[in-house]
Amino acid sequence: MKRIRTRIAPSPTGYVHIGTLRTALFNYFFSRQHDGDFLIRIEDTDRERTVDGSIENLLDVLHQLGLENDEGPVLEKDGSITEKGDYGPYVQSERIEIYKEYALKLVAQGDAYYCFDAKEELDAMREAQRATKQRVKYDRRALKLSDEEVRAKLEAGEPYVIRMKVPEGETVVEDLIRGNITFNNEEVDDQILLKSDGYPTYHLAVVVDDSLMNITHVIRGEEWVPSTPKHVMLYKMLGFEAPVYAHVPLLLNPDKTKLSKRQGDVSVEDYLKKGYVKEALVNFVATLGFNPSGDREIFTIDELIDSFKLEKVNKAGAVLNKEKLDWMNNQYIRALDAEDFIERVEVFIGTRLDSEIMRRSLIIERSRIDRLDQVPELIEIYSADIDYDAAILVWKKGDSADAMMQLEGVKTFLEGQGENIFDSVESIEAAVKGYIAENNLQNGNVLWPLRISLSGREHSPSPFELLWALGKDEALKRIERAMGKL
RNA sequence: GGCCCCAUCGUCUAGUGGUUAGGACGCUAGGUUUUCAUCCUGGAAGCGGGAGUUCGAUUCUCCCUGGGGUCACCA
Repeated sequence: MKRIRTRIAPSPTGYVHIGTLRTALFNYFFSRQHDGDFLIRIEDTDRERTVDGSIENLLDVLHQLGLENDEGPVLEKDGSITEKGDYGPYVQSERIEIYKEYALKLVAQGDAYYCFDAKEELDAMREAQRATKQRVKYDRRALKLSDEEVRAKLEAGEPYVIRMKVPEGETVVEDLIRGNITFNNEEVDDQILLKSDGYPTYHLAVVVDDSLMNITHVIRGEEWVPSTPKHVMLYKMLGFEAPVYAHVPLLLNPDKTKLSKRQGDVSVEDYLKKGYVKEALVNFVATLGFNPSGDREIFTIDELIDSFKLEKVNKAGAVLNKEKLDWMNNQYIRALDAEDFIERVEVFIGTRLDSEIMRRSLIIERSRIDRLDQVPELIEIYSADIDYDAAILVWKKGDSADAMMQLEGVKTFLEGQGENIFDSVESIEAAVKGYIAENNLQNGNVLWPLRISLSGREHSPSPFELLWALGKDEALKRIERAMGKL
């Protein structure tokens, strides 16, 4: 049995697209499940579009999400990039000699040919084809050149490209998700394999690399389906065995078009920056187009690895449901271990949290946030002297005098209590409720002004939670301040 | 436009030749509650259309419609 090897090959565009993440996840799940290898290859054959720092960023993001590759580039602690694996280099720009060798081999076999056409000529050709409603594809004008002419042009140093010579017939793409897709070769263009700058196009590079790197399964986005017959042909021409294909559906904008920037966040970094936790992001993105079971929503990454099945991946594209992501993130945030949660929040607050009040406030506010970046605003009331209108201290069923009286009563009561009732929300609640009951008071009359005095807000956590977070001293201070306002 | 792909609530999805078509987000009506959040209980909301196969189609086939992808010396 062949060792399963999958790869992702993102081009260095500066950020990690959320769709790239999903493809990465599927590749990762599949390889892990089969105890195979998951590799990363850098496709930087387009020198104009390569953005500096992209590789570092990609590796950093994947690392943050817990996805480690078995082979390919590695981001070292000092920020430099090294490589691991026996099939390197894993950066295509360092492999151009290899591609050239294969391109030349194809020419020698008669499966590819030289072209010396100027860009303008090609544009004119296509325009003419469009105007006459013909198929837009290379018309093979270069094939009219004699061997001597070609040799002469090469010797004269004329710039050239090498195109594959698509044979007649039809090509079948076998896809694990979609089944067999048949293409008439007449529809397939004589794709440029080697560009005039000496770099290969994606099509040549991907076939050569996947072959040389023993990739067994190519799991990639659906946008690649139309060019897959080219790849299948190249494998055949080169005498390589083609991998198994699985084209996953696209991630969509709310208007159903291919997910793009300008219609919201598309980069994983953006989501991370907003405080979506990695587990939620992985869970959410992975279950877009794939579902281990119908009536569960929350899955750990290990469960996803175990249950992943390419055959079960949906064929239709999926729109990102932001509200659901928020909900899921909230679920994960609330389930986080308290210390873990605080640690993750510190990044968003920008400081270490050593005060007990802050730590307790975070634990309380947890159920109230969808994203970690909402924390700073929510915890303001615990750290600052919140200004508020004295009028809100008055309970709807009471009046100003009553509010004053209740605060006075609670204050006296709390002063008489030991620190130990502040050990937990429950013990405080029991104590305060006991006080209310013993004195035949109404919850609202006591709790409303108490809560406002502690939070300064009409909407806030319960007074018990606030008391627990603030502690006896701060709580009494705030109650006194409220009484002063009345 | 050519080629290719796709089609279950608004969205993500489960599902079957016979189901009251299930779940989740969101929405909504209540309940719990001092407020908010949580939590609990309900509700509205879906098989795009037309033929065919069949005793019976959401499910299988075909057509239509709709949506999407792709047609570069970009990936």
